[in-house]
Amino acid sequence: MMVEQDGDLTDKCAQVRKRCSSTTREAILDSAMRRFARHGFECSGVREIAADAGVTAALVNRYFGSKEGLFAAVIERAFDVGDLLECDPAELARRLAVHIVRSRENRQGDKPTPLLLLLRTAAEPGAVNLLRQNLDRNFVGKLAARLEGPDTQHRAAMVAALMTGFATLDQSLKCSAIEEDDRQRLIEKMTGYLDQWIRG
Amino acid sequence: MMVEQDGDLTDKCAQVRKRCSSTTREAILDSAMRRFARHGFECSGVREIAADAGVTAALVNRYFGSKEGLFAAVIERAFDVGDLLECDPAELARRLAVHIVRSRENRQGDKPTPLLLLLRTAAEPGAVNLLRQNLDRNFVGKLAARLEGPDTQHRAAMVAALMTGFATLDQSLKCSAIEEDDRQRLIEKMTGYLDQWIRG
DNA sequence: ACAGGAAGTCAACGAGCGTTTACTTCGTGA
DNA sequence: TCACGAAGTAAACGCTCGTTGACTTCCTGT
Repeated sequence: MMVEQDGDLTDKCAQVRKRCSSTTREAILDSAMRRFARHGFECSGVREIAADAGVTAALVNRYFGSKEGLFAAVIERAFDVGDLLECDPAELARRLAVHIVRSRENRQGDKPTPLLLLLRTAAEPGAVNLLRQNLDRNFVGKLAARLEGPDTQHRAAMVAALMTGFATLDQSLKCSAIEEDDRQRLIEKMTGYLDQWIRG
Repeated sequence: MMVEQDGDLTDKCAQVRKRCSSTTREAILDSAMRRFARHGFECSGVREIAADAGVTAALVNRYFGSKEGLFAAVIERAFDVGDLLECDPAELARRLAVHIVRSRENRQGDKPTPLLLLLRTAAEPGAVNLLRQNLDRNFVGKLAARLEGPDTQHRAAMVAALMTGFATLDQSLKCSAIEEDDRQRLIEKMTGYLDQWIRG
């Protein structure tokens, strides 16, 4: 019941890839990222993840100990926002808006699914604790540190809330009112919304 | 692994409840609502749901055909926002803010879990289509109809996005920056945020 | 009071899951 | 070159899940 047909997510290099643990590890992390972001933790089977990476399920457990261990590794990598927040505060809102809106374009692309998609797993008992810690530490905390004025923690949390909610409605629920907008218009609007909290 | 201990959700009336299909149906819907909202669709077992309602799993399928049928019935009931939106537009923002913030208080209470918690299931393949339709029809659509000015659909969607994101961070991820605020302060802030979109 | 039908139970099924063990295949340093 | 350890596979285990069909229990209209 309710099967969702995926495209061919199989790593094209898998057929010719040499035996190399680090490369394979990365391939597994990539396909796990895509699966978890698309279907959540519970709905992603290790067999599917492994198949996407061109290996078998047994190898996933060999490298990551368990499915939960794999998820932890994915989260750790995904919440590394890199230099996303490192810019002029005046540019921050636009940068975040581009980041969250642009992700719509990657829906069928082969690029790794963006950070916010991982919030799809926010309901799942095994995932929520890992997510919470990483969100606090790697996003809200870092963003708050770059804000000025009062209530930086709270404002940063609200930025995360808006981004989360937007991503949910846009990418998961595919809310029609959002879907009808074009990309540039969405970026403009989101920039304005986010800026209100960033400025304070 | 990762078992989450629930309180005793069992319907206390179950032991003495007379045999009555409609009453039992409602009891099943109630416990299903709580389970789905807390753990999502895939992580909620029909055996647990049935046990909470004081019956067996077989009866759930008897009444609702399947687990998916049960979910559809829950969604249908949950997205009936009733008269939530029917008020002076100037009061709308506060009303929605109270609705979404107040739900924190019910976390361990015995009241039915509020509407927005259902968005926890937004990642699950079998749930997302049902959710999308009901969200568009019963919330965004109705809210947009009550707004004035341009872009009513889009602004209504943004209200839903903020509420969704806030609910996710607050009730699912339990983001610390939000959790530290007290209830009244949160309501004030959310009212302001929501009002910006409602006014246009 | 009692038959009949509705309400509810019980036990088992088949499928899918994560995981493990024993095995095979490959890359590479001496 | 070739043996040895790393990389990867195959198959099965135990468990849980949703679902089903035959069964029992209770309420109710006559």
